[in-house]
Amino acid sequence: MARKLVPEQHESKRREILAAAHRCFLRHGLQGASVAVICNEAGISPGHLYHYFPSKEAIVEQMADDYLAGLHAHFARHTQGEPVATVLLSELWSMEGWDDLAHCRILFELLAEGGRNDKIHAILQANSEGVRKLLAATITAGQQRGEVDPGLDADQTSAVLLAVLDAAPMLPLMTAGLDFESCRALITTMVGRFLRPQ
Amino acid sequence: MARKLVPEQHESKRREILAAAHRCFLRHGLQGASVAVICNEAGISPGHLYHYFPSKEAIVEQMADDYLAGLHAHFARHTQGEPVATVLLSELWSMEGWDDLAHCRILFELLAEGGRNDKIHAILQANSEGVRKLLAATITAGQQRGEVDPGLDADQTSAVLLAVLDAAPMLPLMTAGLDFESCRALITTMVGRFLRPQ
Amino acid sequence: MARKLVPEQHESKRREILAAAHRCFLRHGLQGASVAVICNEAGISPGHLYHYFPSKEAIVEQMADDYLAGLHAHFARHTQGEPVATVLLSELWSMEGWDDLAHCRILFELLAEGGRNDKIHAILQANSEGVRKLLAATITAGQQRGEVDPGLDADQTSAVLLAVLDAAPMLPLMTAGLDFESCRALITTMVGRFLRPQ
Amino acid sequence: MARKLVPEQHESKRREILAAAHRCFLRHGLQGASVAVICNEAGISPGHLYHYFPSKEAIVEQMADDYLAGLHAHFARHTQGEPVATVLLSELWSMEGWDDLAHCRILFELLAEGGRNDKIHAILQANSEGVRKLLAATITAGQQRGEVDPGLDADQTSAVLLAVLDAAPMLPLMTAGLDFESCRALITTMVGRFLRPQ
DNA sequence: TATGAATGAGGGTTCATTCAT
DNA sequence: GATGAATGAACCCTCATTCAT
Repeated sequence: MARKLVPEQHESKRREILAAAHRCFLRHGLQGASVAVICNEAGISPGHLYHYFPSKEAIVEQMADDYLAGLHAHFARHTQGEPVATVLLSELWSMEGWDDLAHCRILFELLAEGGRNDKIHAILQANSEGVRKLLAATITAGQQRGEVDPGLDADQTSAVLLAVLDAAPMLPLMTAGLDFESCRALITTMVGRFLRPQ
Repeated sequence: MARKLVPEQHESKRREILAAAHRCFLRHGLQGASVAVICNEAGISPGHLYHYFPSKEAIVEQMADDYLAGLHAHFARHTQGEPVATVLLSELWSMEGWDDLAHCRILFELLAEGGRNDKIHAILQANSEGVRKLLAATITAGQQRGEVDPGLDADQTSAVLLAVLDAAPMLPLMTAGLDFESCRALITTMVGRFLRPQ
Repeated sequence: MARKLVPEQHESKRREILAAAHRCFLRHGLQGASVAVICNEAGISPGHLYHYFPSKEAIVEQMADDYLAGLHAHFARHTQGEPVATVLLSELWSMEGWDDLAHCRILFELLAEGGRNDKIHAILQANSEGVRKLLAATITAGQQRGEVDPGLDADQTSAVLLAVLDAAPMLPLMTAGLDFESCRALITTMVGRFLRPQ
Repeated sequence: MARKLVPEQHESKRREILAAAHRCFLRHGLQGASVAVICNEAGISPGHLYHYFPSKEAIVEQMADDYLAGLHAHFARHTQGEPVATVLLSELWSMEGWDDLAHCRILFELLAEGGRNDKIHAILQANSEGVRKLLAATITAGQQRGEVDPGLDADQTSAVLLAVLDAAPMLPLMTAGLDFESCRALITTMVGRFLRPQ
């Protein structure tokens, strides 16, 4: 019985390390966060990290997958029977446990890294594809209910909307002194006008 | 006159190095591209680089500024007296000398770096602000000509549109097998529906 | 009696670990074989190894002693009343449970290590001395029987012959495509001509 | 002209480092000698070593090749027109710049390493083959002059003799209190009796 | 007996940068 | 202007070993 707890402890330590790594990646970047810094943040010795992960690379990949799956999971929770535009936009600004800036920065790290690292690229695509299909299904359902312009291709439209959602975190980075809440409302408006039957 | 050429040679060498650095940053990331690799790509010795730039940091900053100013310049050329949506979207897919993927990757590097590096953040904001103001002016002009919904706040709308433009390069990274041309048309449609008077 | 089995189990586990260590030393070298790899090969946990041996060093020493004692034991079995050359050469190529290359490699590891590690050096000398004395006795007996040149010093001759025997495994390492059987016969010839009364 | 010296300086520094590495390998073993120790012995900083060698592995390989080529070169100098046994044995104990123990230890390191490292194995074989062919030619010449038993196969005999030569350094390692000079004479006797016409 | 979590020093290697030439 | 030798801190990772369970 005490025995049975061991794998759970192992898993929970893994998660602690991933969380620590995540914080470090935000502070220093995927490449800039050293194993030493991550271990320090996680409160473990440098060697011990390798009892939980085979390499720093593996940590990055797991973190990427977990982070993106988190987005996915959150989004999936809201897709049942809600008006289309609301659902689409609920994802971005209501993720729990993440402040907006954190969200945006890790995503941009992953987009940058995904451009030159095949594994990250694959993780990015796999997770995006998951959300995108939910989005496409939501759009198709909206079209059947007459809420969405039937002339829009669900696959392409979902891809574009996904990009729009993920672009929102750029706003505070690029433009200072912006009222994020107003911009959020504006994006909601834009998506609403885009989707509604003409 | 021979004298006068020397500073020009200096400047032209600087540009060569920046171009080499840019290629390396695309291949390895801002942090992953080492000074040695950059010098190799530029065909100069490691020590010599420091006759042109005081540090690697300075190279990154100059490259960021040049790259974003390039976007700015390109965009500025097209803003006079053209229909609004055309203007807005001309930037993205017609940049000369850059293939789309390259474009997107450096931008994401900069967004990621900008989240934790104040100088890069400032460069990002300064350049974005330049483009955004052009955009806002275009929108205001459009509103006066009756082409654009007068209810939209020009400042916020321009910021959102800028984010949408910069989000487009995400598409091929996140979704495989996408027809980029169709998505481009879809974005044009979205922006058109967003802006037009209701 | 159940009690009495425990120390035997302990001893048998020790031998298993030594055998595993031996395989690892062949694969990676004395220094290159890590405790982790040895434990893995032996199927035990890293901590548990230290219930059987106080250190990796101790494993190396015990393995060296066992290995060399194995040579000794094998050789000792054949020294009674047989023709000298036969005795001398029986050792090398008929050792059971060892293929020739394995044999040579561990020996060379030990010779290399013995040059800078006093304990290994002592083990090497002690075991060699054991075999050498048997060899010297065989030679002296041969001299008394008139089979061996009485002008040869038994001590020095035995040392030289021991070196010759241990050198044989070099052959396949240094020369490719060699007929080992023919070389073995050639060494027999050499030793025969060396020892016989002139 | 000062320019032309640079590559020579580079080469001379390489040799210094190789010599330092060689001393360290003798003290600590091929695997046991750390890059830090080698750099310390060579009087350079840890990073600087990599301006001269791409890896520690490359240092080992170059050292192996140089060392074995040194044996080769020395031996080649003595093969013309001298009595066979003298030639064969001149190599071992008269090498300049090497004390006997050093000689033996590096050789055993290489034999051990050669058993599990293909590159070292190849270097070992290539160099041995060089010496062995000289030896075979010497034997054939001796057979034609009637100094050597015509019944001996030159290729196999040369291989066996090479092993015997390289085995000599084992003597002081395995047997304490041995008179090396007497053993040397004994080996000369053995080889002489082996080769002479029967 | 047996585990595997934990350590921290040290492994080989790369880094941005400096400086004599 | 231009080189590349030189630095030493820091990189990711592995090591032999200890200890609570």
